[in-house]
Amino acid sequence: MKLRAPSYLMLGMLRLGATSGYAIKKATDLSTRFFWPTSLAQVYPELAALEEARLVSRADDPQGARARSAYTVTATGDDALLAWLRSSREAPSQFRDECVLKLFFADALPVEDQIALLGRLRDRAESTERQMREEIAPLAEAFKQRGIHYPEIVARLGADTHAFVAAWLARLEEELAQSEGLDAG
Amino acid sequence: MKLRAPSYLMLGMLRLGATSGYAIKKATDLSTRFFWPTSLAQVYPELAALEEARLVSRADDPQGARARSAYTVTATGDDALLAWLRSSREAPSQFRDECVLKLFFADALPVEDQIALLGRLRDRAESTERQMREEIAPLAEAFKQRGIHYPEIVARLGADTHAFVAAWLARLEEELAQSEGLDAG
DNA sequence: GGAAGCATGTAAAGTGTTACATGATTTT
DNA sequence: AAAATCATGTAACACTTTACATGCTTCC
Repeated sequence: MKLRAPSYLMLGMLRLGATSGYAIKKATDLSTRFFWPTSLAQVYPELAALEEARLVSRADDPQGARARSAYTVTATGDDALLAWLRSSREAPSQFRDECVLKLFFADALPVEDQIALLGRLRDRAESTERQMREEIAPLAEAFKQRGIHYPEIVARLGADTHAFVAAWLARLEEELAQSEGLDAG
Repeated sequence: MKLRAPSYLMLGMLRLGATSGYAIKKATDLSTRFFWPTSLAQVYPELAALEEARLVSRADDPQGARARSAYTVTATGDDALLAWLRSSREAPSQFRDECVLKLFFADALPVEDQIALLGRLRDRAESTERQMREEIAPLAEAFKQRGIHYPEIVARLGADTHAFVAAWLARLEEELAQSEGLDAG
């Protein structure tokens, strides 16, 4: 079995305490979704493959009449996760943002529309910042007790970065508004 | 024809002066690749579709015995581009970074490996910053003459943001190194 | 009793990249 | 003369998401 980043996402989430596929998906939606989203259609087949490769083991864990599978990371799985964390070969980081693409071509717009576009970009940055701060707060508290610090650190890095971007855009908006004011006056 | 972001990338690049599919690809590699990369296998079919939809028109533009197609944006195409730039419906921004995912799970590593990982992340941020500043410099000069400012603005936003991230990570590295020093001493 | 959430999975569709294929021209 | 670049396109592959399908449980 060829392990890729999504495989390690499963292993890592199991290690942090999620036990079922459903729980892993919920956990990623609250934490990694900003830099590594996933879907249930990925989680279940991935867990099945990891089980066949003996990197995780599955146990029945029914909740009343509702079936549930509880997965745990095997010693082999743990080694694989650690080796991945230490290795320096990563898939190239990828970023795609339609809003930024619009900004790239924004010279085609009149200044008022340029300002509106910048405002949308800033709103989005601010909203992402808020989400990152809000969503991590309850998690961070629970993790701290167990000596887990990095989810909170990553969330803070993301939030601080988006705050920086929002401020940068706000400065540019002001400059534009001023130059427009000069044109009008 | 259903227009998506890659369609507007073609229209926008044609508008900025690229005429052939090959030239569009080269232009994106120098500018939009950080927030909207593309490949020749996308460019050529997209241009063909845009031509069939009459948003661009094609003309033979041979270079000696080497065939070349020169595309120009039609009035309809220009309207479509402007409408897209003004509209506020964007595909959700997506970001995927294996390095950040590792950082999220970094509690599983000993402190020295945590520091190494942070160092790799910072190196990458610094290198991206450098690339953005270097690659935009010659473009910005040429664009400025024609009243085109946003490619340079977007590049500066990207470079400044990566510089911010690098500094953030450097601070964290220092803190970690200090706390490790205390443990040892 | 209905909506939302828990829980698992598959199939189809969408989106993108790499590799393949070809050939002219320019640079070293 | 070989390598790099210009130029166009297709086919195969990889990866991911959305939609479909099913059924239990809890909350309102």
